[in-house]
Amino acid sequence: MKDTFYITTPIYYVNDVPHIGHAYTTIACDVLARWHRMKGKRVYFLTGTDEHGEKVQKSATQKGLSPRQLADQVVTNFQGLSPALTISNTGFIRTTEPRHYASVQDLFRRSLANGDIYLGEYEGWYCVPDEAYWTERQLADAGGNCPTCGRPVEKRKEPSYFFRLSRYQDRLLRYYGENPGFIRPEERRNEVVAFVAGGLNDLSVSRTSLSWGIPVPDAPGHVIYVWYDALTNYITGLGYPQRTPEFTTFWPADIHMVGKDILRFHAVYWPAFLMSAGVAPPLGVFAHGWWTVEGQKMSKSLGNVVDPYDMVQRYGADAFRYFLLREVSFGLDGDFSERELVRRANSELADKLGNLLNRSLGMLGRYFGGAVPSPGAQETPDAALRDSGREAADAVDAAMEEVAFHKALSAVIELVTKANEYVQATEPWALAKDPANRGRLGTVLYNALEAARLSALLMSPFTPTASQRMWEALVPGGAPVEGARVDAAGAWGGLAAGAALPKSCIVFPKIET
RNA sequence: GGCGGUGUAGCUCAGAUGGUUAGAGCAUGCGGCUCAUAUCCGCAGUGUCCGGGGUUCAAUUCCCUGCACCGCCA
Repeated sequence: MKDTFYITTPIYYVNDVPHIGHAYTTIACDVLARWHRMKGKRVYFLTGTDEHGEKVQKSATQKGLSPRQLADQVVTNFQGLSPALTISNTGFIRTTEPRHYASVQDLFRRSLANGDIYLGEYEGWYCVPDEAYWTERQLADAGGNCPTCGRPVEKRKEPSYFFRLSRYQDRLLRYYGENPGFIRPEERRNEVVAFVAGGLNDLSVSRTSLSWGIPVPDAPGHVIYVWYDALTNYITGLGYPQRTPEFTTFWPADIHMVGKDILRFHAVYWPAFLMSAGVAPPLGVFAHGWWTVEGQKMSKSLGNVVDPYDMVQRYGADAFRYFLLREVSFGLDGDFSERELVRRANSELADKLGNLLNRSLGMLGRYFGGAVPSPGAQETPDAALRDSGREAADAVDAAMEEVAFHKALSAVIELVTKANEYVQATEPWALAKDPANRGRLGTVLYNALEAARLSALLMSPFTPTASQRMWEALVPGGAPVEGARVDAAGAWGGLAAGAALPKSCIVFPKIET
């Protein structure tokens, strides 16, 4: 098995304000990164910001700043996401860094040298006041005028470098065919294949009407345009064009996590750019769905944009992370509702998981003074619970392999439910009334706590803070849970007999509404 | 307009190479326990499995068709 894992978020446009969509993609990547670390792999996890382009330049001008100054200010909106959401990224890239200029220009030169990039002329509908081109479709939706200002547009031409995407149709189709897991989920894969099979047009990759961007090498006035600049971040982040240890170790990327709206750029353009430059294409692209908010499309004009910082402040990062990955089948769209978030956090995290731990610790404290007893002879319900533990660990493993977070989480909750049933069925409070049952009582509490320990471990990629607190309670003096290996720590019986545990531990306080 | 997908309990969804009582969670009702963050556990449901036609001993499951919704493309 491959022992490295490289995962990326898209780079976020620095002119935007972080919202639930950014948080969602980043959290999904974080969970995978944490999981693969627990599998014993070396993991590189990159996120960052896209800082060039028209909008940044314009905002900067309005504020009397240089584009770079503006970017330096607002990049913190995105950098702050990591501590707020407990994101464990290993790198953060900004497209305005010198290393990225070198990377993009190197990639460009290679394609230029082999004839995949040529100088041509870009023609499109242009809004002069807004200094922006619009597609036919965007114009149609806006009644033929500029979608932002409503004024008439004009046909305009400018010199532009083009990437010969048309040359890559066959190679791309072959790549999709040979790598069935390259585009996920499956339905998206079919869409992309259909798109490519329908023929590809060459792609404009530079503009002369733009100044805030990476200069085209040896072509004064030309600036690299959007996707060619943005996508290249994924190799820059590892040190390209240098053959750094990171680059040779981690490239090609295992998963580029993206929203469904930008799948095509990642699954079509990006591999073609790389093939052209003689760099291996990525191994996978996963397109996830979108969130509506309380049943409505999220938009600035509706004023219902979900602020991740606000959510974390009100509910905690763990509950927010848990809800986003638990609520919907990963890949499909979902609806974000605070009521549902609270319901899930209270019922599943607090009442089921948190309570399993706390009730078990409470009885351990009361009946054994907090010292973990050695388990005795195994009876039928004990074996069943142990099997459930094994099944849950296997199910989480399989689910994470197919990037089905919801399945992983329901497997953990199922284990927790089985453990609560086990406690209910074995009735340790009744056993405690007769000293003759002391051995049996110890075994029951051991198993209940062991199920809690395993649940905390399996849950830790999703709820890192709470899992760590549970881990500290159950493995006093032990190493952090995020450094644990699932194969070793996930084996049944890891709870140390004799350990002194706290008499109570509330990791998921009930959220009052 | 072309291609693809979906339509199953009040809600969100799972499911069967066609075959006896079609499932889960949530919500609802009832009951049990008392260790626990008034938490946990058990029981009970209810369904023209989108409409129509066909194949078959037998279809919700396969085929055709209609309708509705969604996605990608134009």
